[in-house]
This record gives sequence, structure tokens and C-alpha cells, in this order.
Amino acid sequence: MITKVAPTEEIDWEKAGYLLKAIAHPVRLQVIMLLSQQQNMTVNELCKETGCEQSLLSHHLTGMRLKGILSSAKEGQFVYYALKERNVVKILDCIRHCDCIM
Amino acid sequence: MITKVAPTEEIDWEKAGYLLKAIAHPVRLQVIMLLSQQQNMTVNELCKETGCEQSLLSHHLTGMRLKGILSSAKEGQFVYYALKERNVVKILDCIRHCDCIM
DNA sequence: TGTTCATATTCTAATATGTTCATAATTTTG
DNA sequence: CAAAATTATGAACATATTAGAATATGAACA
Repeated sequence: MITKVAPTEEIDWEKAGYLLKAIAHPVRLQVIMLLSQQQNMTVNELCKETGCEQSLLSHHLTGMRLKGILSSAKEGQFVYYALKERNVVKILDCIRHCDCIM
Repeated sequence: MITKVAPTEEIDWEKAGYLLKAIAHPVRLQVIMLLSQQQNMTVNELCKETGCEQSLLSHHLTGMRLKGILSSAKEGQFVYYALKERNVVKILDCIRHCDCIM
């Protein structure tokens, strides 16, 4: 049996870049932060918390949903958004503790 | 003396978004990874490793330098690039261990 | 039914980003 | 000095992202 010796971790840089781009925006980061603390929130709640205009926020939310970061569930007249890919929170935490001087 | 009670960590989302955007690109991520393992590298070395064309890579490098992520030092005909903001490596490590399904 | 609320979508404009190509600047070498 | 190597720069272009306005859809409710 042939075993790979210390296989250099294969990273899909395209994927990684795609993922980072998908969250790299102040509003989207805030949304992730909020949903990491609160399970689900309606669009309106997110609007108020982020201070982002409804239409624009909707765009961001739709995008993140399509990219698998968020899930959404319609209940009556409301749509509840939640984190689907909770791993992105780790990236947030990382930035939070990073002290990146920029 | 008045002490702030459990101050909710203030995060500058603009800054965070800016930082993420600054590295959110397959070539730039690779550059960061390479320089996290090797201290300095010339443009040519980075070219070969990333498979990115010289001019394009140069643009990326210049951008990252201007944003404070990389430093550069000219030595003779070569220019050595190095990580200036090593904290970005943490973000890479995070992605690496994330198993983000995307 | 008609009105209001919550959300999504479409359209348009502005701006930013990624890419390529040609060329410049500088250093080394023959 | 001329040629080759290394890197940067600028123009031009394509594409993507961001933003906001207007409008559509559908649910709730008087």
C-alpha cells in the first residue's frame, strides 16, 4: 500500500478567493455577525441593525443565499434569514482578534 | 473612576471589509501563503509559483503593498517582497481549516 | 375589496476590479 | 555600449460590484 508522505495540503485558491469575496463587504460582515448571535432575523430587523437600505440589503441577502452562506425561510409575510455556513463566523472571529493595522 | 462595563467590542466593518477585499483573490491568497512560508521572494519566483503573468502579478503586488499587506525591498535588479501584515496569515489558516462547503 | 406592510426584483448608473498589452526604467552582463 | 533580464507603469478594455429608485408580489388586515 502506497501512502502519500506528508501531502502538502491542497487548497483550492479559486474557491477560497470566491468565499472571501462573498463576505468581503461591511454590510455582509455585519449580517454574518448579527446572525451569529441571533439564529434568525427578518430583513427588516437586519435593515435596522445594519442601517442598510431595504433594497440594497435584499440584494446582499439574496447573493449570500445563492452562495450558500445564508438560508431563508418564509413565514407569513416575513422572511427569516439564518446562517447556513457557520464556518464563516470563524473568519469573522479571526478578524476580530487580528488587530490588523489597516 | 468610571469603568466601561463589558464594552461590546467595536468593530470597524468598513475596515474589515476593506481588508478582506484586499486579499480576496486566488492569486493574492497564494502570494500570502507563499510569503508565509518563505520570508521573501522575488517577483519572478512568485510568478513561477503562482503561474500568474508578470505584469498582472506586479499589479497585485503593488496593490497589496499600497494597502500595507506586503513590503518590498529592491536589491540589485531584484525586488523582494515580504509579508508586512502577518495577521492576514491567520485568515488564511482559518480558511484552510474551515471546511467551508462552497 | 382595497390598503398597508414586508420583501424581492428589475433597471439603471456609478464605480471598482481584473486583465492584457505595450512600453519604460533599471540593473546586469557580454 | 548594446543586449538581456527584472520589475513597474499606464492605457485600454471587459467585467463585476455597489447603490438606489421604481416597481412587483404576496400576505395581513380593516
